[in-house]
Amino acid sequence: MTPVSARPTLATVAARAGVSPSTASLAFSGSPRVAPPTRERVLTAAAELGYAGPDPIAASLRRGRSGVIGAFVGERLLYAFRDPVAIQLLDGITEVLGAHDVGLLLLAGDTGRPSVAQIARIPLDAAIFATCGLEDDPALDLLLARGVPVVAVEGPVVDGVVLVDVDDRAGTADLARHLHGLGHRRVEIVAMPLRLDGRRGPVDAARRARAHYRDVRHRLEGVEEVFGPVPAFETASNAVDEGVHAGRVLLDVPPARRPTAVLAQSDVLAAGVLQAAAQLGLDVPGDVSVAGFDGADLHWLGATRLTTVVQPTDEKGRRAAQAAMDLVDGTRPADTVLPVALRIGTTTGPPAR
Amino acid sequence: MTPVSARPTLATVAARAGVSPSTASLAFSGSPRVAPPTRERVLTAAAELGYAGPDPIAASLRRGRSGVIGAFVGERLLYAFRDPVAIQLLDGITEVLGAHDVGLLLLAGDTGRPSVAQIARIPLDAAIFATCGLEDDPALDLLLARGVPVVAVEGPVVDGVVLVDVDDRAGTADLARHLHGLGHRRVEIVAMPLRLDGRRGPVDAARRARAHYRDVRHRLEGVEEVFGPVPAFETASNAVDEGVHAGRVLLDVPPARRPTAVLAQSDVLAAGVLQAAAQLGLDVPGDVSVAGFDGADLHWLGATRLTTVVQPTDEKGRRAAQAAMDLVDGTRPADTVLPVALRIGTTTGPPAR
DNA sequence: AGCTCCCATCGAATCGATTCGATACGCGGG
DNA sequence: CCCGCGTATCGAATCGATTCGATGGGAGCT
Repeated sequence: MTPVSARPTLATVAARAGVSPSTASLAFSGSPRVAPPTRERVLTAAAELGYAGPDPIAASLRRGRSGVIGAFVGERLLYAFRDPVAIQLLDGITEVLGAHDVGLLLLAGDTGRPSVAQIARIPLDAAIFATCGLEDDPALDLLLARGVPVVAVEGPVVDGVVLVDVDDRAGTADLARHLHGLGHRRVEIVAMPLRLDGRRGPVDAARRARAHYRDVRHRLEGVEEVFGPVPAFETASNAVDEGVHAGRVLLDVPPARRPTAVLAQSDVLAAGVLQAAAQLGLDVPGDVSVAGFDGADLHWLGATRLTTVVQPTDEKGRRAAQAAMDLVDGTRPADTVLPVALRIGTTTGPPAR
Repeated sequence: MTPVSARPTLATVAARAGVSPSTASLAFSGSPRVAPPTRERVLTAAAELGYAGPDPIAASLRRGRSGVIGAFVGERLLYAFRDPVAIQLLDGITEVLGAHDVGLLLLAGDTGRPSVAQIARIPLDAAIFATCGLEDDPALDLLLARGVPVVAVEGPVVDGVVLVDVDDRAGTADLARHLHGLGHRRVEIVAMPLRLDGRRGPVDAARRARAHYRDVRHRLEGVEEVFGPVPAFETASNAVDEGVHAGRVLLDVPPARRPTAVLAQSDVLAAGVLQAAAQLGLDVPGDVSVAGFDGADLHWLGATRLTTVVQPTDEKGRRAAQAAMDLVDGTRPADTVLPVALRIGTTTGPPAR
């Protein structure tokens, strides 16, 4: 009669243990309101029936939360995770979420399929925009319409979204001052993508006006705070080979037109520029100084210590996750701006001549 | 009277549109059984009320599935994602899941906190063991007890778990034959961790008997198929610096005792061995041949073309995801073994003398 | 011995949507 | 003119657990 395949429910277990479903529920949740012998009886009955605990879906419905928090990363995973900063950020996020037994769901901006359909179908308690700050993202609209709390790391800046930010502008300005102090006057920037349309090349005013990403904008502004207008070369993605490409474009020119310092907007791009310099037989920092941003752990740089602006990436992740947890709990944390610190390495020095 | 904050439900919308909740549900699911004008009326009412669509949690309960599939990666994210193969695998997985509007939840074997508590709380339709094949993982037991379908990539091999495998052994044997054919007789192996206990050093029989990972075992066996017993040096994690360390241990010895070829069990480790060789002033493949496994995209290798065994990592991910989807749909796909291909690069050649 | 208080357990409502079988209505054919 | 059939909509059961307020019984105190 009773089909073997039918998975037992809490009610089944309760019946076998001779208690009401409510008591069985209390027993499983470890409430002190249930007497130890009773709990024992329930647990035994469960074991006998092969019941592994309350169904998470049903519990989610009743509790009103699913225990899942979504993290949006731009592009597809394959590219997003080439970026060590993205990984470290996610690591910081999981650290906090894991401590709350909350899971992290990855939402990749898979160009092919908008993740909007996923959001409509997947139960999310909150969402973190980890590496993609688009104010006009349709996914963002949907989340807000649904009343799903949203945390944004470095943007988008929208009403009702908690912002976890880093002082990109001040950090880059510090770095720029360092280079200015060394005597550099002809510097150029290797910029991360202003939008994800695969474009690369010099950044003009029109392009800049259509920039998507706050951090990129702020890192441009920080340099200009010190040097005034500075030529910037945009890369198609934040990857080493893009840095190499940009580096060759900027450095493979007659020495008179060559910048004495290149500020890359990320350590990954800086690593590429270093490679380009090496390929062109240029000495760093003798012929050209190179600086990055992030303070990432680039094991493949070897002994070279890159001059960079260190941002607390893992702390950023932890803050974002904590903010998300707070929002789920109904409190609204304040926006945060984390400080950064200039770290001078061996890749910057006084300009030649 | 009506609190503004109360989010409208399907019933509210239905009432406003003058239809029953069932019809409203049909309208949202896009069923052809509802007349277009009616659907229109429902959608309008929803828009007016700020209703963004059916609650995913409630829908999950009724449907019996949550639209979330969990992927287990060993260690914590920060280390797991240093491995380009893991990332590519995950990318393949998301490609398929995304096409089905299913989300990928990351479960990291955060040593501190077992993910068991997460599994108990998070609604999962299926789970994929992506990079950690432990037969005795308590998480695995819990999933099976819950009746959650499980797919294992390269293990664990357990009843009721669908296996997506790669022919590690045959691939490594091919590679070994290549080296044997070149004349190598004194080869050594740089092995990936046999278990995740941070140990590194020579592998002895006792250690080997306690090996956790099938792929590691198979890659050892493939070499032995050709060369017989071969010394192996175990690394603490699959990372470049571990490869460097192992490389120095194996290569920084008197030439007479130095292996003429080093087989690393992954491209990442091989990259480390190449670095070690360079540091020691050894020519590759003049003084020592180096080979890897994976066919990974290691941008930081530069022009060096590593001899390796190419495995279809993205296809492995897609297969695993497809298997998971099939299981969710109630069909049980067969186990798979994917083929690999030897790719000869510039890092192997005949031994000196 | 009687009264009170407290602790363990229970009942019942609720979370919000989905889905199947039933119903009502309108139209065409005999 | 009536019957039958098809289509659009509706009712009600169901998914499985949680939780709050209520109840009953036993222990402690006077």
